[in-house]
Amino acid sequence: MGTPHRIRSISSHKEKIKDLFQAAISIDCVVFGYDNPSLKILALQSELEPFAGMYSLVGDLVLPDETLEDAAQRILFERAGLSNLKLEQVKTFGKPDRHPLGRVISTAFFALVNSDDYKVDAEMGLHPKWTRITDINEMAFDHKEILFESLKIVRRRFFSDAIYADLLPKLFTLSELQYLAEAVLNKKFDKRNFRKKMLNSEYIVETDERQINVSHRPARLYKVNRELLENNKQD
Amino acid sequence: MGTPHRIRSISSHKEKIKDLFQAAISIDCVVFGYDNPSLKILALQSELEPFAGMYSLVGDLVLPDETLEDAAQRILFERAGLSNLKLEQVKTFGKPDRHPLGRVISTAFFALVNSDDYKVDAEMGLHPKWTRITDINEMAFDHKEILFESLKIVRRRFFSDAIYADLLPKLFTLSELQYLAEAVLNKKFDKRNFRKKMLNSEYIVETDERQINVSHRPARLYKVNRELLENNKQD
DNA sequence: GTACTTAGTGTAACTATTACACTATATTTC
DNA sequence: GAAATATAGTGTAATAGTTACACTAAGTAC
Repeated sequence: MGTPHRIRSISSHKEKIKDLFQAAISIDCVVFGYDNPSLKILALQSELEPFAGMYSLVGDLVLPDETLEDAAQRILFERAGLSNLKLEQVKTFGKPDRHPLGRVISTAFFALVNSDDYKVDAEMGLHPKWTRITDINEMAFDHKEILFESLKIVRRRFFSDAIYADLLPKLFTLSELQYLAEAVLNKKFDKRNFRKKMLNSEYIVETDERQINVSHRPARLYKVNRELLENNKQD
Repeated sequence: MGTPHRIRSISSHKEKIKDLFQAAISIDCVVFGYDNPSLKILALQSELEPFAGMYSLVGDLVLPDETLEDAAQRILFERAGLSNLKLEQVKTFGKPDRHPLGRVISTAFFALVNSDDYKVDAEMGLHPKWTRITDINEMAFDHKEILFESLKIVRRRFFSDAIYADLLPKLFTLSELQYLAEAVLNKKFDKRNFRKKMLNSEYIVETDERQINVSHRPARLYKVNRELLENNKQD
């Protein structure tokens, strides 16, 4: 309503099409890990000017015949030695000037890992390193924006989609879960209410095991009902 | 874990870069409208083989210097005469073979409009037409998948983000709101409980006006507190 | 004024959330 | 082996939100 019309004719449209096939697609992955008591992400050291030396997400260009998710899996493996992560798309960042090499739009994914299980080889190409989110001041490209968009999603879904399941070891105590929740959501919880809520959750299953080698009363260990969690992932 | 290594060296990487700048980016917009008692979307008739004649979303290729959102606004105007819609990104669809012209990845957006305010010119190029979602059996490309991903988001946020605000006229009755909710969420609500919930919502504001020209007891009209809604849109 | 049509209302049971402080059980130290 | 220490583990009352359920109110049409 109000803006002038501009309707491209079909014929000129077809001539112009080849000029439009000049873009590149990249992937950037935000890999979250929890290393008590801090939430971390896997950050590389950018080598591309003008961002050389700055933290960057794990990313690269998509090859012509790859799906976006396949590309993300390949890139995570090549750049950080990680394989088979569960990835979820965040959104696509497409400002025309966001990349120095030309028109590169980037689709972001996030993954959640238990940093005990996913060790990383710091000597690989761009020196992947688990980095506390609170220690990150600036990042290459628009990666800081991508990081915070991802974090928003993780926060929104923390309890409802049991995001904690992928950040914790297979067996964990309720206190560990509470510390994780506090780190991710940046907020304190009341111990009794937190436990009540978690014990009412169908995703949290009590085991008979307890902590060992701790110099205090050992806590009971719990696990996640992953089967139920998978089944509930419709919608 | 288990996938074979394939690490590109930096030098061969640079040679290959130009081959990677061969993709096109497209936009597809899912424009939802409510036309009592049905939820509709704005559908075009595809003209591209092998999808000619099928319903398609409002989409086109992104120009080299446009942001994704600017492209979406331009395309909505060119193809359906709509301007200044509020758009939200859904996600990006990137299967390598999803488009017959080559590697075209598509970023989807959705918009919500009151179809009274947004009339559409059915004689424009691809014959845009408000179409009941329940009447759509197949769509061009992967547009049906895009539609249902968008619908999922609309459903998840219907109450929490007051999605209904943009689908209803400025003044509406609680019954109209209930019919809309039932159409979008495909579920019946109890009249008393629905009203209780809505009247407790800080987004719904009672006015002094009532329906006119109805052949029954006229209902009170309500409006949305849009200012509050905008302010609450952080996180 | 009677029939019709949609608007509008209340209560009780249940569930989830919040605020709040003490006891229990292990190890370590002396 | 008693005391110190560290973290685990627990209950109750108030409040807020959700569900199930059926009748009266107020207009128009004839």
